[in-house]
Amino acid sequence: MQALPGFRDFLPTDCAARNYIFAHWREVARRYGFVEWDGPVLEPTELYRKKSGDEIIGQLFNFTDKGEREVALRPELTPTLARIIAAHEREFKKPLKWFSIGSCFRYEKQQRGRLREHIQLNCDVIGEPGLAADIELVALSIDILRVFGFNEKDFVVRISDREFWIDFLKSQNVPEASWQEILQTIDKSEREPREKTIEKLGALSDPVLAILEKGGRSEKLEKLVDGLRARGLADFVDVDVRIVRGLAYYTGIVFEVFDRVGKLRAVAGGGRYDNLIEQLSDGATKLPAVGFAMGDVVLGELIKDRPTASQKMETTLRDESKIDIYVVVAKEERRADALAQVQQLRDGGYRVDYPLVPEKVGKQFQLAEDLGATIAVLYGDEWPQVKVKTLATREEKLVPNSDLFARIDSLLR
RNA sequence: GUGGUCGUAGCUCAAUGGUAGAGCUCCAGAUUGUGGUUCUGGUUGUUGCGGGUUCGAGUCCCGUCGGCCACCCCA
Repeated sequence: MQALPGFRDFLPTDCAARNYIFAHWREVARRYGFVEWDGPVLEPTELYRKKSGDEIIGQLFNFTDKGEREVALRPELTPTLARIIAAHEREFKKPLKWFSIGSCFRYEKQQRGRLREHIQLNCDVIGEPGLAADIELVALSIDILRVFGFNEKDFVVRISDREFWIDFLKSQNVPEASWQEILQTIDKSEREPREKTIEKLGALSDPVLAILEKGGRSEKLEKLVDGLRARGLADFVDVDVRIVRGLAYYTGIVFEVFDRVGKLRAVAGGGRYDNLIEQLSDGATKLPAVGFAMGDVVLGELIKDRPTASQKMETTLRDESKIDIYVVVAKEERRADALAQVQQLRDGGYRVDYPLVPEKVGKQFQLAEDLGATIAVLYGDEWPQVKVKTLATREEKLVPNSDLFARIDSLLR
């Protein structure tokens, strides 16, 4: 028996790596004043139908439950957030700065960097229509990557604006019904042959391709970059109107984060969705919002790919897995005395381990070494004195067991 | 979902159609209370699974499951 395709087992090493990512996500989100929320993994399929676009529906991990309800494992966190906000918005002062870390699912053939279950960080600012919120979120996404040890040579945030394209489509008198399709064609233009894009765009192909080649000009996007420049983060971003993003609910600024080499999938992506909360509340609540999501899988691959980031992670994980003290039971008749002090040391907050069954002293020291213990405390013939040994220097000192805490404290402080 | 490719010990990989192996890991030892090295010994396989061809299949053929890559799509 093994895990289902696209689902992962997390052995202790994997779990440590995952928690390393979570810890950094939380730390930076809190630096920015965001608070954490959570929601159900399973939602009514209806929550995603018509809100996110057809593409996402086709890849939902959905089924009918025993109560004949149509349900879906959440493919992303934003609809759940919008649903919660629509129901509880009066309980909070605006703007809300919320983040969440949770598993998301999709039913499709897995590939590198894309599994059926992955974990996303989602950060959103709700209730603030101004560009300041967009800038804050882009800055947050940059700072999150920076704490992992990445710099402007490792990744880039490509920023665009759907309003720029909407204005363009209006100026070309394109009927609103076909906007979504044209936006998707622009989104795909990078990955598709030029001829196919031209064919799809028809009469619009000349002006659109001209914009794609020369780059679009937008006062809003320039202001956004100015805002990031004021924070010293301008080198991390490129204005790039080719970015549109697949989800239907985006209404303004959209952005995606890529590795500079361009080998991996997008590390993060997001944008403004000013109508989604209104849609999900049937018009009862209208709140502008902007947010982004970052997945653990691609991020993990990027960390492995960059020596600076991977070494930083390795060092952290090695230090965190270490124990402080290994208790060596050299004489079994001292085991009870040793365990009494193990308990006290653990109560004192130290990480302490010892052999559950009688072992040779040599083997116990080997275990102490393997577990990364800083010091070993030996219980044997010297009782009521114990030997306290600093493993790195091999220095040993005999102390009365009543002085153990003072000795440990001076060594580990 | 479509196509290509691969699947041998816990891991990394060997084995012209002729008895399934190595390294690492793991476990146990190297005179009775001291660790990173070294040495010795040991465990582990229905060769992913199921059929077929053959005197004989890890090897060839078909199917199936799983991994990877591309397409699709990308939250």
